[in-house]
Amino acid sequence: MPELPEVETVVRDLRPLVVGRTIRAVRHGPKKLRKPWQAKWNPLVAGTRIEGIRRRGKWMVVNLISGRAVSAPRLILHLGMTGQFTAVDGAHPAPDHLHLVLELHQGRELRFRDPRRFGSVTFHADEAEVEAFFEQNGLGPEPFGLDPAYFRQAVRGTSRTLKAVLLDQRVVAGVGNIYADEACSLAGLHPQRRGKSLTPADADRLRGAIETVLTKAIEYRGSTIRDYVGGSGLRGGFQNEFRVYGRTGDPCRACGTAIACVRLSGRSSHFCPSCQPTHHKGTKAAQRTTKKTQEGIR
DNA sequence: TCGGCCCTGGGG
DNA sequence: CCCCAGGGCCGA
Repeated sequence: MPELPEVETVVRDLRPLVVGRTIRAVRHGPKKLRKPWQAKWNPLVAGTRIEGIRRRGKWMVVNLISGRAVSAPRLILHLGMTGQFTAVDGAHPAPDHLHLVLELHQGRELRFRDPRRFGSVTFHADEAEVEAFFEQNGLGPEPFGLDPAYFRQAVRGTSRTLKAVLLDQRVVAGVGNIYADEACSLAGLHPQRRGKSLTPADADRLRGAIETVLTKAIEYRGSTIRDYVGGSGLRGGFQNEFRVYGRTGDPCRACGTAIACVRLSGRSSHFCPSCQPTHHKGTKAAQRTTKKTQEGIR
């Protein structure tokens, strides 16, 4: 569920609410998350102060500082499909599927809940371990300010579909199913196009589209399809701005053609059949191919 | 490089 | 009842 804009929104919401606060106690639920929280971490986290919180791809990192031990441990979180990380008044009744509670000041709590349990919260001794974690993960660069040459090579150097490339966190970190479709739509490229079929200009346009759609989605505080809420419990608003995602059968906002949906990389992939043709028509070679195909059909 | 799987809940 | 869902990982 939560992709880069949603995770960024959570981080921005939580920052003023929790940075500088001391974690008085830690409680955890009985159910195992994808990477299980370990009880031995409780005493390592209790008593520390939250020094900062940041996003990396779809991951969050919480910087802790432990006064007398002079250590700077970290929490790495992932929201999976249905994860929520919120700062609330502890007087609020505990919801279902609550997995970790960090007790702060004056009854305030940082809560991690996740019905489907695809998410995780893990403890790491220091910043070096965080870097090693992302390194081992093969996590790719952030999508903002991407090197154009890098992106052209990453896309045009593969026979995979654009959908598969955009979902690959090693290529670009943070894009998921919604924003992959939206970026392809904005760039006028069919998600089933093979990376190697793109011209350098196509790749540049796609790179720009990724930045544009993610930036706009952050401004709207992310997209709420179902479970997602920001760090203060508010829903997102970008779902009302979707060009193609979840709009199967609805008219394309640009040309009126019905939005279509196919399965790519195991995910529903939405596109406008008219604005996002399967193969390019720009080059002479492509025009010849198109003509031949049409003659063949006749 | 793909499909299956990990989970729970909601909708048709 | 079935199918679907914003993610990632693992093995054929």
